[in-house]
Amino acid sequence: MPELPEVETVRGGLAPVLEGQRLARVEARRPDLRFPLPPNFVQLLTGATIQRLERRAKYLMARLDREDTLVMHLGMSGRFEISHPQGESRPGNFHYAPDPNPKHAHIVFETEAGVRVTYYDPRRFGYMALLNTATLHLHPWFAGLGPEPLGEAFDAAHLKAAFAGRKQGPKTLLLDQRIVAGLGNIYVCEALNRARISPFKPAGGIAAKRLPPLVAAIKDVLGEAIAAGGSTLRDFAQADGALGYFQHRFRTYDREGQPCRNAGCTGVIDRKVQAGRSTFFCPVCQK
DNA sequence: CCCACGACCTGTGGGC
DNA sequence: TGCCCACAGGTCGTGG
Repeated sequence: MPELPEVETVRGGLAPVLEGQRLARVEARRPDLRFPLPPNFVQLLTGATIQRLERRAKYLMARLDREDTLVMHLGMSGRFEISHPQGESRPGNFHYAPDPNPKHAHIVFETEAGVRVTYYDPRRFGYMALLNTATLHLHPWFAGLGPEPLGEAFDAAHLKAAFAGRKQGPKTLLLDQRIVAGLGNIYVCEALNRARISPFKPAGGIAAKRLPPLVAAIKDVLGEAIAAGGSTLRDFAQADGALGYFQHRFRTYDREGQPCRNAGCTGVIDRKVQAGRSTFFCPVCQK
């Protein structure tokens, strides 16, 4: 999925065509994604105006001019495509995502301005719900979330407390959305490599002085990825269809057998399965 | 709390 | 060319 930078890129791509717009037509082409869609999903959304599009962790949230908020999670393979009434108008000047398979076009939103936003999700790990805005923060999806990694609340002191006494590696803990909300497999690997910290070292044993650089590495890599427009792999594209470029700057992810890109390091990127996920790391400089 | 594993679902890429 | 297997950005649950 889309990790935080990709979701943020999608938010930025959809906001101009959805914010302040009234939904003239909504279509659910199947009754469920990962979970069943709420009953009356289509009826409740039709005629609603999206006031603002926001992001929390990896969730996209469309605040409506009514009591509910449309909450969307893109799972592993969720993707939006915007089609403009005037025909082709994808901005950008480089590559485009391949045409999505219409078989996986599950949800269609059409604004009164005639812009169509289609949600595609081949694997259907994504989900949507309508949740009461006033109590959104109490919902299980949100109540336990840790701080935003780009926010001020995410700092070395927070990590120190979260890591204290833990034997799991920082890789596993940084993927835990209760500790910090929005990181995924790619950016955790990237941040640990930048900070030259082993993914496997028991987190409780990481020296306190190494935490500020780790926090900085996380913020840096996320910031750079957002600036580059995300890191499209095979299923993700910016909301307008243009591909993100950050993938070209990966230092570890999917680079097994290739040289470590850290300054002065002659190591070779290795891959190990950790907690069921691939961890890419440099065994030489990450200690 | 930790870990290992499987589940959800479909597609893709590599090896043979 | 085709077949089979491993693996994919995320969560969620179980059992030891």
